[in-house]
Amino acid sequence: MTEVRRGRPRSESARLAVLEATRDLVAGAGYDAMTIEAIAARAGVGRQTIYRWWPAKSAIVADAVLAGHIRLPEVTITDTGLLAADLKTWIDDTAAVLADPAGRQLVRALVVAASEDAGESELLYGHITGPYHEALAARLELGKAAGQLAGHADPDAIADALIGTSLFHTLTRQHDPQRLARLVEAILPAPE
Amino acid sequence: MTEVRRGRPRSESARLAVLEATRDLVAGAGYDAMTIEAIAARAGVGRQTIYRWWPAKSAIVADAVLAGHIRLPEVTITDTGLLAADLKTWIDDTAAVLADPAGRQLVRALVVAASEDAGESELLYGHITGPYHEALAARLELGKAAGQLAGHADPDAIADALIGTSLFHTLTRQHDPQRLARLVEAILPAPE
Amino acid sequence: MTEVRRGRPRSESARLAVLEATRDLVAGAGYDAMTIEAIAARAGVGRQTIYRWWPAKSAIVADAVLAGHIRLPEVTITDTGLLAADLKTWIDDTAAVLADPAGRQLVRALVVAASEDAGESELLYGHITGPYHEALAARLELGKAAGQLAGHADPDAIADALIGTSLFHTLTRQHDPQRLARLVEAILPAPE
Amino acid sequence: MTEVRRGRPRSESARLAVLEATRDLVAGAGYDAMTIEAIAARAGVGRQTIYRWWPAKSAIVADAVLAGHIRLPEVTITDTGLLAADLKTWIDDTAAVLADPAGRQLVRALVVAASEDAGESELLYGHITGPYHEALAARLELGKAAGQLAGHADPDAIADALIGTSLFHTLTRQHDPQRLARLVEAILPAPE
DNA sequence: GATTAAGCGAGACGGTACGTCAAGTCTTCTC
DNA sequence: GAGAAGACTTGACGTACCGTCTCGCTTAATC
Repeated sequence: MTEVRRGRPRSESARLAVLEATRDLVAGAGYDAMTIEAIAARAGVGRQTIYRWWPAKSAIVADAVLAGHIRLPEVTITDTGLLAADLKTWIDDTAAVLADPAGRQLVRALVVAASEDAGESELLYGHITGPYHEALAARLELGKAAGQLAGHADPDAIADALIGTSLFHTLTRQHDPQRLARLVEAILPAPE
Repeated sequence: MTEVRRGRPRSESARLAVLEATRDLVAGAGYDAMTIEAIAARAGVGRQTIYRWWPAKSAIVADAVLAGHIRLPEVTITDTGLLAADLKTWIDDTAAVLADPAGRQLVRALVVAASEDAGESELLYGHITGPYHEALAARLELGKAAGQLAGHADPDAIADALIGTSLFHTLTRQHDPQRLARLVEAILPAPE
Repeated sequence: MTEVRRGRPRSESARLAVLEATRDLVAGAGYDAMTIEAIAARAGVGRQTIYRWWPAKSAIVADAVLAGHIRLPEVTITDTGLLAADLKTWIDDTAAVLADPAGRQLVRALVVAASEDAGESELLYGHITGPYHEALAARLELGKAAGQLAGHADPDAIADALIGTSLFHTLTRQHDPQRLARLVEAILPAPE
Repeated sequence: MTEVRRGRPRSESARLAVLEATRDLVAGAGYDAMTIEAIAARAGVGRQTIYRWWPAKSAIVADAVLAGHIRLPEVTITDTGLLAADLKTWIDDTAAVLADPAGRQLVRALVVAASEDAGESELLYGHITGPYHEALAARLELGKAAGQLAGHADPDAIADALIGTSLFHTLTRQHDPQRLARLVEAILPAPE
């Protein structure tokens, strides 16, 4: 029962060009400094084509994120059997990503984009922080089963805190993985 | 020794009018939608007067924060002798502040302002989150002394995590004090 | 051969509205007091549209003159067969035009516009004083052929002098057609 | 019965500095491009001092002209006994003055200043063109007495025409002394 | 000699217009 | 009918000057 489309179909190449131009510009100048005019110019696309398909600048960014053109580097969490060591590794890996100015720039741009657009906000955060959360929570759950985490500790809450605190440090431009490591120490049972 | 002041002195009333207009507009329309033109108009001030004293929109906001015209409601932490209960109260109080749309709007505006201006960023966060951090860390230290917090737990790291996670929830528009409460449970020793 | 026109074509109505608004304002407040902002407002046109097509205020005035929106009233010179009488009539007619405050205002505005813009200057004067010059010189030539003007007298030089002197009187705000008439008497052979 | 002046008397040096700065700037950038701010800066004078003593930019220029700080080079007319030759010399000398770009610039600036200010206009023209007019008219009168000019010719009208036509040529940026010479030929009796 | 009154340079004030940039819309031709 | 191009109105940008105002500092005449 799909409606019959008449006329020229949407150009996939234009769509891709816009998303890629957005990816490049957002990482370059930042979200605020990026103009729709510049996106159109870099994509070699008419301005109207953008306005036809996206309602706002934040929506283009959101689309680029959902379509996978904008993505933060993956940070996998290892499973050596030792939760404390694995979390320490995760913290270091995350810190490495956020040590890169381009990484921090991207994080800030996404935060600004999301804060501008209530509708896209949850979708955006879900897509960006979701994978980090899933992986962390799963590893914590395993550690809990292995008795390396107190029984009353909530893996979701802890994953949230690790991500939230990382974000907080990025936004405040404090790059201090030690502090995050000390949070983990406070959460894990004291080594005897 | 003091330099001789020449020319008409800066108008304190104009300065105040600008900061108050900024406070009103940032809470109203948000940071991005606020224009310098609108600030000048609402303050009854010439546009040039703003450009003479502040280099950018973010600097006006920063100044308004530092001068105390823009401030988040104070959240004091009680000391009933029971750390767990006091933290629970703090979480609820903080959640109440962030439940108010104006409070969330203000937080997002400040995050955007800070992310636009590397220079002011630390100053800004220090002024806004600093008091929360001090109070929290002090209470945690007391609790630690009272044996209600593990000896190896770092009050600063925990305070950071509570604030960072609150901010994260605000930005992602997840208003869920329960999750924060569960973080506290994970950090505090299990109640017997 | 003609280049392919792409994009939306220039709006003829906007062009006309600008030239007409310029005509009205130049005759009203004068050249200096006329702002581009006011032209745009009166024409109901975006300011950018003016800047897109004209490089300067003087160019708009020049364009309005060349396009015939700004014009001095025509002064035709009669041919009754008597050169002296015809010149006298011309002087009176010209004086009548310059007796009107709007006419003098317009002359001064055009002089200021032309003096601001070396490039347009000749074009402008040619368009404004040209017709006066042609008509006068032609009539003088006829009179010369009829023996009413000395054989060595140069019609072009005399036409120039009549126009130049009229302009001089207008600029100096001396409105004295008699003096111009006496110039003609000095040029024509003494009546016997 | 002059009123007794109290307080600090007007600074003559400031007055002179303003007039000289005006002279320099008017010859440099032209009347329109000259700002009161620039006059004050170049004169090393407070802006208020200018506003205290002169009501408008045109009044400063007028004052500078009247006080002799701005003046066109003098053109004297010789008396060799031959009117035709003397007028030819005058035309050449005048043309030389107007051949200098600075001279033309100054003439245009004064015309614009005068056209802006109805009140000062006559005073200004009187001071600038007056001396030229007096000298020319006197020489023409002598020539007339010597029979080198028709008896019905009006020296004032002719002087006016020579000056007016010179001005006209300057404003239209036609620098053509020949044409002025031909006007003289038309006025003087044909050489036999 | 102290006081008073005005002029002085300096520079901030509320404004207006400048010329530019980008927003989002509209109108043309081309694919 | 989508797309590239580019003109349209709108409105904010940051700057330059406007003419006014307020500082502290002269510089006289008056007390």
